[in-house]
Amino acid sequence: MPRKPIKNSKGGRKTVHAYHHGDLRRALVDQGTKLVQEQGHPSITVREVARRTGVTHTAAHYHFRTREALLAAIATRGFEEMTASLESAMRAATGARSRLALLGEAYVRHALRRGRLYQLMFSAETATRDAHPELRVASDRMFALLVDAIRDGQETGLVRGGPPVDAALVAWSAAHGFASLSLERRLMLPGLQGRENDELAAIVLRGAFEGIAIA
Amino acid sequence: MPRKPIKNSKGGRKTVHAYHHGDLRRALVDQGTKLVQEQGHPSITVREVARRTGVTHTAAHYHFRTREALLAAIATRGFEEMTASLESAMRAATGARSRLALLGEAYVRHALRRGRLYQLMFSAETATRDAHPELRVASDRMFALLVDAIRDGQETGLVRGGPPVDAALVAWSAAHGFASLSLERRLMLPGLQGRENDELAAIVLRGAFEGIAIA
DNA sequence: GATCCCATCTTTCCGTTGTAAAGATGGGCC
DNA sequence: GGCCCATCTTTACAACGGAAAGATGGGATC
Repeated sequence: MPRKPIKNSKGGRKTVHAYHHGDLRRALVDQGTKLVQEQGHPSITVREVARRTGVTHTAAHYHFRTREALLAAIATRGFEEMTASLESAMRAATGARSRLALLGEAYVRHALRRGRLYQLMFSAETATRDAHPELRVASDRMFALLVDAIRDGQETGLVRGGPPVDAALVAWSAAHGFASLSLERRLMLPGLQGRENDELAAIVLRGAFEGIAIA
Repeated sequence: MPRKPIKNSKGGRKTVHAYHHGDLRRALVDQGTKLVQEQGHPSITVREVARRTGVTHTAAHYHFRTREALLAAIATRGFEEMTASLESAMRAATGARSRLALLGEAYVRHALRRGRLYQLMFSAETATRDAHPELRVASDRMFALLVDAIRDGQETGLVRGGPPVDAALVAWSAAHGFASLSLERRLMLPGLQGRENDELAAIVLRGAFEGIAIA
């Protein structure tokens, strides 16, 4: 009776019933991601995600024991996609210098484009990610891209010496700080208001680069 | 019957009844601030704040029509206190250079000390602050401190030319980014783990300064 | 000094949420 | 062909944010 036909996105199943369709977990993360991007993670509810997926909310509860676990899964995928996006952007690089520039631009651009998803990825709730190892892995992997690019810059005499993580921390702080401020609508200030995000981002990234570059 | 005696913090009232004690609004913000610092704003509830204040939750609802309005009031006070804290720190300055340094240090130190309150102040929910003018005023006033210090730096030939807001944006992004990353527990990374926050903050602030300083 | 008004607080109520527990279902393995 | 267990549903509960209406009493008015 309850078996509602469901669009069986990824084929491979004979039946088209809601039961055991095997992709519910993925479907929930899909819909959850959409919802986060639409409304922001603080206001999304497990029940609404389940509703849009066409199942009861307790079906979601079966796959994710808590709301936080669902959010963690969404954030994890967000990190994976962002990492892929950054890697893709850097493939156009011709050297260490352009690699750093491309990485910085891509970071901010992706963060702003995925707005609310980026906010979830860096939200404090997700900070309980010690309980979600895969989230930590995905997040660490992204930071590793940064450190690698910095190391490259050091080896070609572009970036100052010292531990690469130190310079990476400076650049990351600036990029993340700018993205956060922009997403939190904190740039509606006299002197900043009305200016293009790209222009402001370029200013911050240039400042960050000169802060870690060889004088 | 219901009139519970209440500790009448700020004197000036004859009666000690819960009714009309005239400080409920302030008391709610007080308790709310405490709660935010203890648990973080995502998990605080209007009802718990009211409970700790010794009134029903609808009494809180009378003073703050929505939960968001209560959070906005808490954030507003947070900005005011932070502004005062920064001003106080800068009073020890001997020149434009030390003023900038003191401001940067004080900013990060205060942000980390007030942790969860700082997160509320910069949360996206609070970004509906167009609906809360006093919050916007308090937040803008704090940013003005930054711009002023930068302008001073420019006039004494310490900071590069151009619009002061541009350099302020670079510094702010770095400081806010570092504080956010630290508070979101994002610095638990190989190469950063175990190092003192003060040390890392100094690295970021130095980088930000050299990114806007005269070459 | 009695009376009335209205800001303030309480009582009651509603729909929604997250989570738990127990029951139904049916695909895949023996 | 029949059983088992992963998967989904039904049912239930306490807590939440918010609305509406009722109670209370301090201060203004006379």
